[in-house]
Amino acid sequence: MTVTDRRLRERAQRHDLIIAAARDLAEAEGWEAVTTRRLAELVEYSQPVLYSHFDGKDAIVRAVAIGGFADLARQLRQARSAFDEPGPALRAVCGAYLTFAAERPALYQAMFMLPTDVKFASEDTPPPLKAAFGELVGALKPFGAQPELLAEVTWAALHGLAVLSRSGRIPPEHQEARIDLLVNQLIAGMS
Amino acid sequence: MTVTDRRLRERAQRHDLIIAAARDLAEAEGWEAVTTRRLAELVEYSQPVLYSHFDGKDAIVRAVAIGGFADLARQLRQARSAFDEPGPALRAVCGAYLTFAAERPALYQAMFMLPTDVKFASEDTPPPLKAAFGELVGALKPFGAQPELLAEVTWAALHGLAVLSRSGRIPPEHQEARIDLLVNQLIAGMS
DNA sequence: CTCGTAGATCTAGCGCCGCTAGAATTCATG
DNA sequence: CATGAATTCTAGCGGCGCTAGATCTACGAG
Repeated sequence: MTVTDRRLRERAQRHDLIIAAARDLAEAEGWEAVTTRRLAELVEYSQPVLYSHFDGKDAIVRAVAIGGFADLARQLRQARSAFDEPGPALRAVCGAYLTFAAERPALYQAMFMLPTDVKFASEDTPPPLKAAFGELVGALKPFGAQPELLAEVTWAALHGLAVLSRSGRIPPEHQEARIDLLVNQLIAGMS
Repeated sequence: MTVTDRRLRERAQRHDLIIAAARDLAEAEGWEAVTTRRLAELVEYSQPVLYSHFDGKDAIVRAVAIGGFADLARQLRQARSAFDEPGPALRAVCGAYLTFAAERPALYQAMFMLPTDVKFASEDTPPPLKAAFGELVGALKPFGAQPELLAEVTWAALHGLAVLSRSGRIPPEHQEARIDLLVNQLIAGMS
């Protein structure tokens, strides 16, 4: 069945091609420019082909988001492992999170801002998402008895800094100072 | 010119009626249900009338948002003034912020999540917005030398908690514990 | 009081959206 | 080579934000 195999392989490639096209188009022109018509044109197929791969536009965005979690987890792990002491490691993880959000805003938006039905804290949470959150929990473990709760608050603060500065609601300057302040206060008086 | 006066008055009433209809419909069915056609039906005029009051749908959302800032500022002021000591006052302001976000999610979304060109930290920032942010700065003033920077970080954390719990990305439980943790850490080691 | 006109309002429609039914085409298999 | 299934396309539905031009209303001049 090598013929059928080839077909399946080509189909999988096209699946990934659609996701990549959606991600790149969103990053270039924003999610409002990502329409099924433009996507179909980019992958050089007609619109209905998209629906043989995904249940609809939302499912495409969801697939982009899940790919992003793997990237984010990798970046956070790399930042954390570059430091031995827990303080600098935490600072590096927070910095890496905000760098990711700033450098790939559309991807970040798909992951954390657009409506989603991806489960976050449940047993069927996608593994890449668990890994990303796990990095943050790990970086906070040395600083408190409830690292999960602390991680949720830290994540919330980082997310807030990311989206409020991105949308112009807080000025773009002093972002590094905000990270320093946040990290210092989070670990103040802890272990 | 009492006749013209009456016309102007009726026109202003209709202006407010459109804003209220948009806010209520968004709160009832979400912003994706707020279309110019449904809005026109609700105010019992045809679609083009909306465009004699606002430049477009975005301008209607913006008007809803600005109304929300006045409400939020009022709630925060009330929470802060109920306590004399700065610690409990800050805790109350943070709690009031998250209560506002939880009870009026669509309004909150218009204010802080939808794309906007409202200026936040500039000279032509709408006064209600300045007032809301000023309440947070005021509550934090006793705790640091840079209350603005601290207020930005605090606001970011509150915003993160509001939207991540709203979208199901952090579990709805323990929200009070998160606020306590946040407030305690924010003022840890400060004056 | 009549009537022309200016302003307010509506009808109808444009180009776009997400999505899908059914036709046309392709291609592995009997 | 013929056939039936799988694949892909053409064409179109209803709804979106928005607008041009027709229609209606009502005020002020004669």
